[in-house]
Amino acid sequence: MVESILESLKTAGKKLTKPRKALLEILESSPLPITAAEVYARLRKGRHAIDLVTVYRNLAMLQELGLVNPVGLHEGQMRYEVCHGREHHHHIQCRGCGLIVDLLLCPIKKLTDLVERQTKFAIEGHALEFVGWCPQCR
Amino acid sequence: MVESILESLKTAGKKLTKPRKALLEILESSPLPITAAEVYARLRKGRHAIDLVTVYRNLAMLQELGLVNPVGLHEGQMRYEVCHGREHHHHIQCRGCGLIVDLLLCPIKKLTDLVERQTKFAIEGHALEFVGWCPQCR
DNA sequence: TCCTAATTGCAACTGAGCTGCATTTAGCAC
DNA sequence: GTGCTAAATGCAGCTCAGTTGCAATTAGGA
Ligand SMILES: [Mn+2]
Ligand SMILES: [Mn+2]
Ligand SMILES: [Zn+2]
Ligand SMILES: [Zn+2]
Repeated sequence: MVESILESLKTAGKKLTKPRKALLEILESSPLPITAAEVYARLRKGRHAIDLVTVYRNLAMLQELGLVNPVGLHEGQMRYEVCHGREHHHHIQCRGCGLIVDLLLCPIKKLTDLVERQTKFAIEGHALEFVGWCPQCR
Repeated sequence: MVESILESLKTAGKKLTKPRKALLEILESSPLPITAAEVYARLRKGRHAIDLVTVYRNLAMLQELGLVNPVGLHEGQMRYEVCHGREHHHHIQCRGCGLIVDLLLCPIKKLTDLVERQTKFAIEGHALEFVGWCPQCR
């Protein structure tokens, strides 16, 4: 369990309950963004069964604290990945098999200033996802 | 009613029914992406009431034919905008008031080759949206 | 150990979007 | 124009992700 996450939780007055701890461990051990249902399923298998609604509530809370990153791949459910120790990055998903791959790049950072000047918005974030066909499915 | 849309429909063996025509007119007159529910609401007001399920089915079909573009702003429902006569572009939405603005740019085109080389995927498309705070809300 | 705010689980709910099916309609052939 | 048929529609009921209300439980500081 990463120290910085524990600290953020404490600062925000959040308790480290057993369900929450189990959920965080699942999230941290997942290299790719996973859905609430997947978190739930893994917890059941691992004898740490917690309610699905608790999964949802915790994911929402962690997102609020900026500890997990929501990834909306427009293909079913929302997915989440922990932020800590991972560079800001984006994803590509295969239309055939659903395979998700991390893209270790972000072409948007440099663009933010331009968009802010153009729109007068204060930009808070962006979402960028690619879809395509993986080597097996193409 | 744009000619090229009618042509595409005909080619695909689709009929130009009254509900479909009314829906297309709403879509074409909307400068920004709108939701199925919004399309439905405007149709009701305009004395062209059609069923909401017909709206969904038509939007799905038009998307399949590549005539409308789905825009997932992760803030509620899916939105749609007609493609014809509009350059490929992206959007920014305000977290405060929900205002959506067209961004007449796409920084991704140049990147596609790089991502394809990196991942061996055949890239079919991408989604890019910004969130932030508009001048009124910031 | 005690206390209280935070958290949980359960059950019931919401809301977007989809499916099955009987009825209607566009558009083509005659 | 009439008749025909595949496409499309409306209705009702469904699915599935995610949320809400609430009583019972628990973490963790005093
Ligand atoms: Mn990732
Ligand atoms: Mn647009
Ligand atoms: Zn980025
Ligand atoms: Zn683009």
